[in-house]
Amino acid sequence: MPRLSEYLLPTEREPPADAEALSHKLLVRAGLIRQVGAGLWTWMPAGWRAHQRVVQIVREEMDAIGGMEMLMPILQPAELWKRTGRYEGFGDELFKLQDRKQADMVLGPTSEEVVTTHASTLIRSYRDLPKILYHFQTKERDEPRPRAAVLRSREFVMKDSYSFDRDREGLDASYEKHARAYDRIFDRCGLEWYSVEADVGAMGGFGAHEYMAPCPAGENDVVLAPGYAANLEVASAVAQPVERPSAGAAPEEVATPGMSTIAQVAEALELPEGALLKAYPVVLADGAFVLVMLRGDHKVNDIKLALTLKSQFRQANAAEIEAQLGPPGSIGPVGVAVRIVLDDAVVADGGGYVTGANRPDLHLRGVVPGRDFAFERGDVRNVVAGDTIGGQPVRIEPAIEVGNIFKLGTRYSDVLGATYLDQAGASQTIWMGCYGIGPARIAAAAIEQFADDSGISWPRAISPFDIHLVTLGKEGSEERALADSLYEQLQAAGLDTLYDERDAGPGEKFADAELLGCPVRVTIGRRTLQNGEIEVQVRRGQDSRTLPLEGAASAIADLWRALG
RNA sequence: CGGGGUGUGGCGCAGCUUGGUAGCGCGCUCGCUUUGGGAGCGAGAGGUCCCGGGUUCAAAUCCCGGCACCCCGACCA
Repeated sequence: MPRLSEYLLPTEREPPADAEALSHKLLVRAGLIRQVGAGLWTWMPAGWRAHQRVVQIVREEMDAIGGMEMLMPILQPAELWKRTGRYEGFGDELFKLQDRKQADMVLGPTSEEVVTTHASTLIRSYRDLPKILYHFQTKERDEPRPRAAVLRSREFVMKDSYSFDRDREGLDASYEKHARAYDRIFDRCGLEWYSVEADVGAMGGFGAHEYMAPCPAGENDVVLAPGYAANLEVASAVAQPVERPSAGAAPEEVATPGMSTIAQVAEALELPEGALLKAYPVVLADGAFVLVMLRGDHKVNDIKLALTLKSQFRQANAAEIEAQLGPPGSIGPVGVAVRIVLDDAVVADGGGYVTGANRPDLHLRGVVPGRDFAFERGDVRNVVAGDTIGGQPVRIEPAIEVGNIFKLGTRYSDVLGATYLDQAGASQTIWMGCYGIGPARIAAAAIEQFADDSGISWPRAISPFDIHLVTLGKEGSEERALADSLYEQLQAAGLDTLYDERDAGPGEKFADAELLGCPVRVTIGRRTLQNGEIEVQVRRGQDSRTLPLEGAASAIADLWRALG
């Protein structure tokens, strides 16, 4: 629709000096976003068109499962958050402020409190259930570290929906509806994606999935194996065994002067790091001390450890370690009277391990779990590449979380009094689910996944424009007149067309077109016009072909539709 | 919150070590030429050198204190 000479598309030849992520560089270079402050971005006209195309797809699919779009406020009374415990529980990410009467307010990072409050007064009977309510609303989160432009910002638009059901079975059904709607949304947006099992986290809950778009800038690590996909936070796999020296009759001391890291000890003893056991001392919520032991080449997974311990915990400090085990520096499990959790990847047979000796500059060699110390089992480590699932090696790749679905249960309805009367006239608690999608992340993920050296290559469905029409003719020339005419015809054919009729050279126009990344570029210039033809380039792959000028608009429309 | 880095016209940067009238490329304006891959020539406009204080005859430059932004990590419905 717009003529580029009249439009605001501030493209840049060079990316911002401090940009790291590809989508960050290209969003700025292509004139789609501009920065206002840390984690604060303005969507420029063309960028907002792409964003809103994603929004419209989400809207259509939410409506298709019976969702009802509404709008709840960003500014929310702190009172609601105090009632759910999240005024403190949400942490520093929650923007807090006061109104002119000094009443505490928050800027909503999400809307469970508000929507559940409505449900508590508006839903009274089992006849009122189920319901799915949603909105697109700006979310405010004071992120500790915003990064990569719109991938993690402090203010962003989110589609959040909430389901209300009579019981657990109803929730399961609403959850399934969302899962199917999400499948369609991400397919329609043209993303590469998959859904993974997710941590139910601090919110509690009865199940959760995350929708992941794999790309290098992704902040999540996803563990993949045939038939398996899970967030690293919750993934489990079988570790590869490591070669270990055989154990003697009892652990023997080895001098390790000045060595405090796994790497130092492993190198000095000429053993793989996996032949060592590292200690991770923690203190539980009730004050109990637990020593977690795992292979030296593995890392503790705090989420899985909390599940194993069935308690929140924190790392023990030096004083606590000293009180339980003696001087820190060489912590080990032998001869100490503390609860020990041993990671599943540590096997009892097949040789001895090296552990700390609880004395400075000393380790123990030939330590055998069970024989030399008592333990409980637990799967408390991060999966690593090379582990196997069902005999197949796993792959770990970064991905952007573009959506999630979450079975809340009754956590919010309980505290906010969202109940209904069942058929027997008895009061029941409403079962809830919540479901999020970030349109900006979808747009950024699409850029990450499909960009090439020339710039962005939008999936057809979410491109700012369908067609990028370039005329190389000056005002008054034949090619300019034909381009003007084709511009009208393309719009009449229902194609959103950006018309570059600027007084600029061909190189600049082509470079901008490829940077912006609309799926089809149409060029009208003297060279092909001599044969009565125009040039058409499909952005993805940059294949060019010519089409007869006669009937060009409908041929272009056919081509565009065929891109799928 | 720990570590590292950067603030100089719209964008990218030099100048700072060794204080002395603020520069380069791109972009922008005007004129002429040019028009299938970021064009040429000529003439211009545009800067509280992040902020505050200090030292000095003199500070973009040295000193002190702030602020902002970025990257890595921690953190993260």
